[in-house]
Amino acid sequence: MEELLDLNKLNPQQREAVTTIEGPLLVVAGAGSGKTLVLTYRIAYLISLGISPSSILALTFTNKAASEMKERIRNLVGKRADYIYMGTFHSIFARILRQEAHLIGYTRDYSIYDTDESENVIKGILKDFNISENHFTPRFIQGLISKAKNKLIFKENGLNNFFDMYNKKLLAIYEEYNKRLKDSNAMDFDDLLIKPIELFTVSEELLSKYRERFNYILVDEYQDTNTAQYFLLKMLVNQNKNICCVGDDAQSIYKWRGAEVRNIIEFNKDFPETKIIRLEQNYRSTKSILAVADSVIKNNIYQIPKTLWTSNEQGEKVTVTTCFDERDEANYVAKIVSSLINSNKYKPREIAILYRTNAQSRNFEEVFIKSSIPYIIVGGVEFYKRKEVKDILAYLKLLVNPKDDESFLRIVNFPPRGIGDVSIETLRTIARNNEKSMFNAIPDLIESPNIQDRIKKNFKNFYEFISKYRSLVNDKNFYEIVKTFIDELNILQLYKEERTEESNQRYENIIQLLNSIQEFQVNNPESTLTDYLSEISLIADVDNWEDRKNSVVLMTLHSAKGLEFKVVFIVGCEDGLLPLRRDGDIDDIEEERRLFYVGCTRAMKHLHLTYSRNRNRFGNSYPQVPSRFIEEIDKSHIIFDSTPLAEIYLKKNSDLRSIITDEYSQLDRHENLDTNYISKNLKAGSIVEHDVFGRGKVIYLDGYGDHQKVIVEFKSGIRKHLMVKYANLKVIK
DNA sequence: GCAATTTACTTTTTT
DNA sequence: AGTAAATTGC
Repeated sequence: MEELLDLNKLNPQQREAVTTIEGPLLVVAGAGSGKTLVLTYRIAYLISLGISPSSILALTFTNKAASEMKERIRNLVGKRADYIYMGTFHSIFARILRQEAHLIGYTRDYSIYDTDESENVIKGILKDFNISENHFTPRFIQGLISKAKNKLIFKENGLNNFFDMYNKKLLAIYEEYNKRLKDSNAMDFDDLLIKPIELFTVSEELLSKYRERFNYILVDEYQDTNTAQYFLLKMLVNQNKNICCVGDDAQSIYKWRGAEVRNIIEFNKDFPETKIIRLEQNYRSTKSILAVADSVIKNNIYQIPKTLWTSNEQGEKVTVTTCFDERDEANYVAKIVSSLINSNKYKPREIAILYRTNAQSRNFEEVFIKSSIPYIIVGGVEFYKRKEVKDILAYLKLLVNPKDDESFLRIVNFPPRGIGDVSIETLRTIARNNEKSMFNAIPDLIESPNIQDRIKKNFKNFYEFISKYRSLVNDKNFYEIVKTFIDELNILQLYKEERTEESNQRYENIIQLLNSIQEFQVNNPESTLTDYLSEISLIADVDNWEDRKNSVVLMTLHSAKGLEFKVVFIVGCEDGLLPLRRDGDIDDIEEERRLFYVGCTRAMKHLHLTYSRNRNRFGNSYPQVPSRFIEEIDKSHIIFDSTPLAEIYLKKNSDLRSIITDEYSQLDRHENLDTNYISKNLKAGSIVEHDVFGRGKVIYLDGYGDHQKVIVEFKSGIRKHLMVKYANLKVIK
């Protein structure tokens, strides 16, 4: 049913943002100010003026945001909405790349490598280059390469300098990495943004085509775009400069991923005639919630000054609850949630638990199961990142892209088929000599002399098995083929026979994956297996979360961006956790504060903040201090509370043990800590010897027992953080 | 080459 | 505390 496009529903600023369709426009939209409404109305308005939907390019941050927006626009303008180019930067440009990949030396069936796969490529390079992983972990290098790419730093403009700050070998690693990806016909996430730039540079004609087509460009969550995305936008904007960016610098929480708030602030430098519209009326939250959020965010120095206000009711004060530890915290939250649900005040889906790190979800999960509260965890170990799912996907990727060495390596001997490390190395050498991918080099191996027949046979079986299905995957009816393929793989049988809880789960996950393939085929009858693989490589977990599943939502503060809930709990408001401290330092306090701000402004009616006095990390309990953000809150809008357990802890520390022991027997461990390690004579300044790194000097000592840590500066000049328990240090002096 | 056992490492946040 | 990686024994 179509709803009417009624501009009178909008306030004057919103209306202006909707109807200003010519020229560059920047909408600085505060939290809850109707940003999504403006974007949907704006697009619907464009279409109602007779503008072709296919000339509109709308870029969002998550696929979920895109599909929701499309749905809402469909309600306003009907089926025409289907022709809008709407999606995330990554998915839109992945699609364009599929069509034009041949221009830059890829095929349309290129693989997309996620962070893990990129890391594996780097691991392989380090091994071949004989570089120890001790100096730089593959993850660190992956991060640097990603940063270089999304900041558009290439060889021509200072890549050498960028890497030299760390290590001279990095440039060589970087080049080898790109070579290997290209040889594998694969792109990483950042390539999906910089390869289009390459494409448009190679083919002026192609660029003109898309510039002409996308006469109206809209960008959501503009504060979280990076340099590469910005550059792409500038390339695509045509002489009409119809570009509309919507964002809020106070909600920029992806700087660590290369997002440049500068893109907002300098927008009107690149587009001098930019019109700026501010949306400052909040329609979401109560006055109390807004006041709390505002009192915290105003401690940030770097921000565009703005006043967010609301005509909503004052509402109840925000509660701040002290808990004893993370289990007590989870119990407390579960109790409140139960009463909210049982009194029919709120439905489960209207309640969210937000935390800084995924690891925090576990305690809540346990308690929610016990209390029979329906819940759903967004993120954590994501479905598509699970081993069994990735295994199947690796098979499928290899089917469509036989050059994909990463996928090949993942599954060549899983399930086991007698192809071990030695056989793989033999094949790798042949592949290299013949300049082929590993899969494509199997026939060469079979032709080679001096290789055992047994090994040749194992490879031959594998090669024939894959080849049999390779010819079939371009079929539009790929689901049936994939199903037959998996039957022949016999992997479901394998998990079924194992009969453990874990294998049952894996079995279920593969079934679920098959269902998702079937669903995709039904919804996209014209698509191929490649399209399916492309789509799932780019989905975030938030995208998958269906809120119709009436459950309490547990997720990270990052995932909560763009969402709203009647009741919000922000848990773990402790210094070191929120803001998060890492390696002894808080990376960027202002970004952490914005994250806290994002969390607070998700709440419509009630906001609860909790923190624990003690928190377990890696098995040991540590005392905690409340978050500095709690100190920063205007106290007239909050009420402090504490759980009974925390109460006891505060008042009578001495009686604590007898009360707590029943419930938390692990607390006693502090008394029984094993002090057999060399810790007694280890102190700052000690000279120690390490099996691998040799002699060094202890410059910092922290913690005790199992968890004692040292920082040692070794002769070679490198500093290492070591766990005393594992480091096996000999004290020399 | 494979399974079982032991050891190492983890907690940012995600397209 | 829980999980992935590495090592050992067969």
